[in-house]
Amino acid sequence: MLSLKKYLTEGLLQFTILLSLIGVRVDVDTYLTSQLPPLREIILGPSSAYTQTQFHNLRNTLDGYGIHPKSIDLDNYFTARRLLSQVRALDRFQVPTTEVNAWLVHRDPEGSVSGSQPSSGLALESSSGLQDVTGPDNGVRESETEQGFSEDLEDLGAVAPPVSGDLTKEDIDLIDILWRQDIDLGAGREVFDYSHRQKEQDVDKELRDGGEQEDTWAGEGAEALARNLLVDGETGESFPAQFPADISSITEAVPSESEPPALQNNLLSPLLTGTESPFDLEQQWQDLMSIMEMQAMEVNTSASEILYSAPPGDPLSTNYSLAPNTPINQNVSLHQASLGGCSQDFSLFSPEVESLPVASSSTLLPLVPSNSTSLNSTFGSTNLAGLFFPPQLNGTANDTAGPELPDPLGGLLDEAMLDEISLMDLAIEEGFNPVQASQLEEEFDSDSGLSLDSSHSPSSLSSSEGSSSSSSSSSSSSSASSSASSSFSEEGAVGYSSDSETLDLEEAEGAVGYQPEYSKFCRMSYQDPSQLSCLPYLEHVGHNHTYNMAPSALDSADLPPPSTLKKGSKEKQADFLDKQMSRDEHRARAMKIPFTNDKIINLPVEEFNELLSKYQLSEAQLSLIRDIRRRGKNKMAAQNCRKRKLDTILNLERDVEDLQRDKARLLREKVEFLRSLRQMKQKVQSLYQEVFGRLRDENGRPYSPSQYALQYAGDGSVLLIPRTMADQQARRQERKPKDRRK
DNA sequence: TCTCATTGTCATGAA
DNA sequence: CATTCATGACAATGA
Repeated sequence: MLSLKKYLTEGLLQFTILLSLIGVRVDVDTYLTSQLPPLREIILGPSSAYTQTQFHNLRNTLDGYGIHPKSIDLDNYFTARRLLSQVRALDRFQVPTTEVNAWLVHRDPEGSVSGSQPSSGLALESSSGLQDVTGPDNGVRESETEQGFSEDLEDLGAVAPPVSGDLTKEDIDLIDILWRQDIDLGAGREVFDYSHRQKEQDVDKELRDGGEQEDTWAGEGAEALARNLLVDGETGESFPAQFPADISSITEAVPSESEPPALQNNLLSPLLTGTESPFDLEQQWQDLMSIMEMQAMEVNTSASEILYSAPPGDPLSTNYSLAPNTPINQNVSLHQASLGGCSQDFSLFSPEVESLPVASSSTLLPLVPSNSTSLNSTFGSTNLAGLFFPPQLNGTANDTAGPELPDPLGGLLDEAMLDEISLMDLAIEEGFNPVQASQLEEEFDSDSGLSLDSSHSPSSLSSSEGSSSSSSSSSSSSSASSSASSSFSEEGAVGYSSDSETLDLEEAEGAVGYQPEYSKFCRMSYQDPSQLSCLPYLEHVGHNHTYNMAPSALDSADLPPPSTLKKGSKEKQADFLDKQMSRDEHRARAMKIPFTNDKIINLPVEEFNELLSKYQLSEAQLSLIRDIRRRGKNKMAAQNCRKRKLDTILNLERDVEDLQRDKARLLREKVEFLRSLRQMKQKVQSLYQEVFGRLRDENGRPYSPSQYALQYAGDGSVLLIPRTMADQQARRQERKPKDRRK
């Protein structure tokens, strides 16, 4: 019983998950079907964009839960926006997830609550306010990232926001993770934030609609503290650190404002040539480059000045640790950049939000110092920097790349990505644990868990039973079940094979129909003890179903034959049988029906009519017989129906598990691709640097990376061109793909 | 006594 | 049209 119950609930939950996963499944298929595509996605991001879109859609629906009629329009609106942004950001590299998350959180309050109330923005200006805002965000994000990662990975990537705590949300979070990865590969921070914001906005709206918003908002302030705590050790640090580093590197590379994009382009182009050629990803790379450019541009617009002032490639540790000493600008750079991006994103989102950016932007500067402090206090800046930025990497980024060769890819992706990826891996591996057992068992058990065929279930059951029996030593039950299953597979006559002459037979038959299910439960539950428990229960069940059996018990005198003989005629048995007799049997006996209910029910129509013709039966008797037949058939039908239902649920559960497995596997593969991609990027960058560094002008002087860049031409040649030109070209290229996609 | 799960039964629609 | 089956809904029963 308990096992059953548990199983059902479990199954339902997973079923829910499955539903949520349905959207994902498509992605999985794409992944599975096309081998190259994944990599392509990674680099290009177009497919990832699709997935993202789907994810978003899914998320929308999911977030919507019971979508409010009110939110529908907004949803569509946001979806459109989102799609646009996604298209834009197809190939951008991921922004530090932490940052993004923080923004998301931050955004919500602004968009929803403060959106109408600029005052909140003012509050942010105060140091405390800033902590509340950013701190909570970071905290949430970090908590999500860490816990979320671990959990996600455990659950196959669910980074469920604690707020709702729904399975669907977890799923969504998983999707987010995937998405993030996509973003890492090709999507820009903006996109990421944007999407998250949208999500959050949606969620927030829902919450608001539900009336929870107040709680959440109010709670956020309180939660912020807790979140801050979480933030300290969090990986979140790394992300912000990376971002500033990246920016700084860009600034170094490009003293002039417009430079950074050009550099990126240049960098990317070589990448394309070197790495892409094998994959024919040149176009993709260009897209990515263009996106990068866009990103850089945006950053520049928001906080370009500050960024430039910032020291090149400073890890967060330096920035934040030095924050008090160093000019605010440096500290600010990160936050401002992020904030700027947020503001922009907001503008994209909705008119309501658009008003916010202004306030936020104004508030941003004041916030910065507070942020730095908060960050310092909250984060072990140095530690984080060390963790996330291996000294070697830092050195390379700063020294080799220096100002000239900011490696957008390497900078953002490599470090943060690696860390994140490693986390992902760990999480994934750990994530398997919960499902692992079941999955493994399933893998051994049956490869084709996806088939919904009901007929399949009996066989699988029998097999499963066999396995279970071995473990639980329920040989008798297993044997009975196997026989039962075989008969059951034949459907119609499952429990009522023939005339039902003996109790034993009856019991066996009774068990037949049900045992499979229970055995299945046992198997599904993956608990050996449950299997043991199953046996007694099965027996019980079997007894219940004996109603079909014809004669017995008290009235056995009337219908004596087999039952009495077999039983040995004991009072107990009589009582027992009497109890076992179904109402129809009692009625039949009362009406002196000359044949067994089994026959009445199971005989083919022809034989049944024949049988009726043999006896002179009254109208009442005939009516009763017909009722008995009808009820009996309906009873079996009901049993079959329920069994089918159960099988469906079980199969769905299996499907969910399979999908989860696939998902986890795909995540791992993705991580692998990311790793390889990162390595390729590094190689390309190093090559680029080497080549560029060896170039000399007519005077024998090296070219300034800020003024010149290597451009990869379509014909495979590499050109040294002024940055301005490179920048323009990059923009052009960037637009093309966008237009195309649009 | 109440709740829950299981099972049987009925009504209904489809084949 | 009769029969059978499937299934949702309800009732009866037992734990």
